[in-house]
Amino acid sequence: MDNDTRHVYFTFFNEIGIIAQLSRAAMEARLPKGLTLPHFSVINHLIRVRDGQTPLTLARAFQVPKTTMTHTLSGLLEHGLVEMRPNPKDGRSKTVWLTDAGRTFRAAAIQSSDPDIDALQAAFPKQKVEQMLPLLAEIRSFMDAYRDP
Amino acid sequence: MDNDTRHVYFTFFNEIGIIAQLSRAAMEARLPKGLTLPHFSVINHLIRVRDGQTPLTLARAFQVPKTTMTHTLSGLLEHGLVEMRPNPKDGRSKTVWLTDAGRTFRAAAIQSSDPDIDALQAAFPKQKVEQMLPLLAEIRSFMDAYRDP
DNA sequence: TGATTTTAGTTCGATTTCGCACTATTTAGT
DNA sequence: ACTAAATAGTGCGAAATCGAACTAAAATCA
Repeated sequence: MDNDTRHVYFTFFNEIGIIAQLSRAAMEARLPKGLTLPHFSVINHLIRVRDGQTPLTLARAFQVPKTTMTHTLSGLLEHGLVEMRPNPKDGRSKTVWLTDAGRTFRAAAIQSSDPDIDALQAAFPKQKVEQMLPLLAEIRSFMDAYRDP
Repeated sequence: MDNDTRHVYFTFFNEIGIIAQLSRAAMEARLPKGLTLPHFSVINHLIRVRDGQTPLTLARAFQVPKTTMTHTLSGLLEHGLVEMRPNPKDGRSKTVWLTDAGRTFRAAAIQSSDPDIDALQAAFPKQKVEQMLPLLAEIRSFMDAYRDP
């Protein structure tokens, strides 16, 4: 493989990694003490996608190991942002449900990020960012399918 | 702020975060035991940008805390991939220099990723990815400047 | 139907990440 | 020139992340 090709893809992932680092730091600076981006992301996911998901589907959605998700969920439990119930479809499994505190937390977190989103939008208008989304989603989906089982 | 706007930017960062997670896992699966993406990234940076940088500039480049970079560098030292020398311009500081082993490691790591890059390129041709780079670099640069000191 | 294989979530321990605090050095202000 | 403030890198401890191993339940196979 030629070095120019490698450079393009390595640069892409390098930028992605740094933006991920920066956005995580920015988001976490706005969250209440003890709550991190993974906490927010799970709550947001339960609202946007579907409440009552299993730990495994959540771990898969975020591409983290099961144990990482177990840890994240236990943090959410401690803060009373979710509750866990048995999974009626699978005796080994549980389902994760939002509490009112969870919904309130998410609304506050999003609102607290408004200044950051405002600043970002001033420099990168919504349409510009939005036009990247399909390709990013495709890349993410491709890599998700590509990874080892 | 309207929810549609929020959704665009939150979705963008969500995709970024997951792609970062996936690419990190893929890369680390190819690296020798004990070496992680941050190790590779520092070596790659020293080659692509400039050898002999200070821990602080490296931490800034990757948007990680100084202590994280200290830890990463100590791993590189242990593996003999870099060496540290005093910084002639600043008595508090050091400079990080590649060893031959470091250069060899980087070349091997890049080559070992070729199958992954091949697969990715088949689905997302180089030009398509390359056209995203300027905007990603701008977003990264903007967020870098925007963050608290 | 029973045996075998696979799997969901957790425990455990190791590693990585990160904030706080520190020392020695540098920079900025008077 | 001297003092005060800021800073580079590190030690320390806590939290987050992650792989290995495990148990109980589900899925698959004969």
